[in-house]
Amino acid sequence: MDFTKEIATLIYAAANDTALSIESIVEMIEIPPNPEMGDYAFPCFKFAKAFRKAPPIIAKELCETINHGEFVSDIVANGGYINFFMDKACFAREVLQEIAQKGASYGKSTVGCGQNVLIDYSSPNIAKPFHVGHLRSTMIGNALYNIFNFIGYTSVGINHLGDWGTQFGKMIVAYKKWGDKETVEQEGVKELNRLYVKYHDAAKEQPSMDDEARSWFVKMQTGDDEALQLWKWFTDVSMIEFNKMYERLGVTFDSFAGESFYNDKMEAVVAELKEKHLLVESDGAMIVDLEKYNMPPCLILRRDGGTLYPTRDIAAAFYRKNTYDFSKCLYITALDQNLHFAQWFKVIGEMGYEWEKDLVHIPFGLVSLDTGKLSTREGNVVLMDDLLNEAVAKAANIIDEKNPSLENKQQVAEKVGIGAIVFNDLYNSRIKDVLFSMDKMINFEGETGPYVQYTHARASSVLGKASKVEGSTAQAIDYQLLTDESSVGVFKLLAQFNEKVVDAAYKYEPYIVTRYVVDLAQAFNRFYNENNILNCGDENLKQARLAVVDAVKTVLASGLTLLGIAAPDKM
RNA sequence: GUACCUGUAGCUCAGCAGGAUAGAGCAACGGCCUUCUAAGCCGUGGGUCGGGGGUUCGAAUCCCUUCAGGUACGCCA
Repeated sequence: MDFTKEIATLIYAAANDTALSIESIVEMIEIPPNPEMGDYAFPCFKFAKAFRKAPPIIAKELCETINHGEFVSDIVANGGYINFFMDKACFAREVLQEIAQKGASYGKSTVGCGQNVLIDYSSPNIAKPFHVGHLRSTMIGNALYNIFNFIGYTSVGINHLGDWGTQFGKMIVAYKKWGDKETVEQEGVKELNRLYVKYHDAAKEQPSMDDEARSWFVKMQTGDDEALQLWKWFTDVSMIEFNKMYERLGVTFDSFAGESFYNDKMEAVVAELKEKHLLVESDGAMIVDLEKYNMPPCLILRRDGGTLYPTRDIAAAFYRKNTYDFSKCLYITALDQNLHFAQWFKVIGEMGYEWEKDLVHIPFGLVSLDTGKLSTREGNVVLMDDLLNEAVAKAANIIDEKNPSLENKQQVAEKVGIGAIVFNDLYNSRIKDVLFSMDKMINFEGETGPYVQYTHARASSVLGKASKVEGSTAQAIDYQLLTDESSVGVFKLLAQFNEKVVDAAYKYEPYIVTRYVVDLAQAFNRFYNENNILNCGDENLKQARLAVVDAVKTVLASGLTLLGIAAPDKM
């Protein structure tokens, strides 16, 4: 039930104004800052000019002509606003019945039906460790993937792996000089990264190594067996570890087509650019001029003819458009790549493709450590494994202290510890810079992942105890018993779920779901503290309140799932 | 130099396709467990929304300007 639309329809019928539509009224409807003022409000200020009347007079006159309909108990003019009071029992019934009936599907919609949304996220570099710098792209992308699916789109998750380039030439040189098979197999990425760092130190003294590295990369490009075998092996070793991390984080992809995949697809892009007379020579390199957009030129080919980052992204965009016919293609990367995306998006436009408008860069703020910028090469990183392990260890300690008899302690600690980190990552607008803080990330109190999980576990616990005692007695619920302020507060939030998810998708902002889930948890905890459920002494009241608990549990679980966070029943 | 991002309570941030007294968490202080998980709940204090102009019946929200912090600007990705 969409109450906003219900009210808009009532207003529309009363207003009798051809300039208005139900949709435009829906957009004008607000929720008053204070529930005592009403449940929904319609501001009349905008009509002052057209009607040549003061807003309070318009509100008063219109107010008297609006039909109450099925769900509205009272309509009051207040200043320039018309305030609507819902019939609380009806409201409770509509919300609870819909959630009980739809379960985990509650809040879903079909607004994106038949449309593919591609999401390019995570995209780590092979042979480099997975560290906190990769967390944001991975989790924002994952959450958007879930959110778009939830409102009817078909999400396609793409991990555009950094699996090609001169750095592999360097890796081969380093491996042949200092590496051995056993250590790499045992230590994995850690050893590969050690070799890579060692290479850079050595190359400072001995620049001839760079020539060697370049020639190995040329061998890779020309299909040399030894070079390709080593490259493939480095990739496999890295992927084993990345996949473990993705499994731990609960993140999946539909495609791992990375840089190497587009190797043979760039030539066609260069040819098309030439054919369309967009390619211009400049200082020996080939560029697309973007002067008219007030942007620096986009580099397509190096002086030596080699391709560049934009060349590959353009080739990938064509491949994706042809393969998936996306209605949107999202790139989840840090804000510092803003110009890069703006430039090559324009190149697509210059080539005459209208789907330039469907390419969207979704930037997020920079992550830094208190010791400065993140840098794998300089060793200024916090590894994801270390971060997750620390969070899980803390969760395990708290469980030992608060709930020592809990079964499956370790599994629950894993869910709670990782949940805390993911939640923290999705708590603010993407664009905010982040100064990494271990203490903050593994905080379990206040507006945190564990807080919401805990609320969910509480709800589960009450439901479990209720069904143990008497099983499900499917009796009719008396919704008149659920008209107290804390219950209504819960229903209002439950009714907003779909709207919030759509807003999150529209703005590409998972935090809207994160904050929603916190608000719902807060409203429920208030309800829980004010109303005794199992021992309230009245069977009808108990059944009614259990229905609230059940609905909240369902929606909290849905919300957490959208964010990529587990919702344990006990903790 | 040019462009982009950010600036709201001591800290971290919501609120910004304009609307009713600017909200939350943390931190501080004070209450609440013989009853459903206290990872919780309730309460108190704390803000010239970076500064200055403008548009408007109305501006944290839109426009201009200015200051501060961050980032990017050709052969890495």
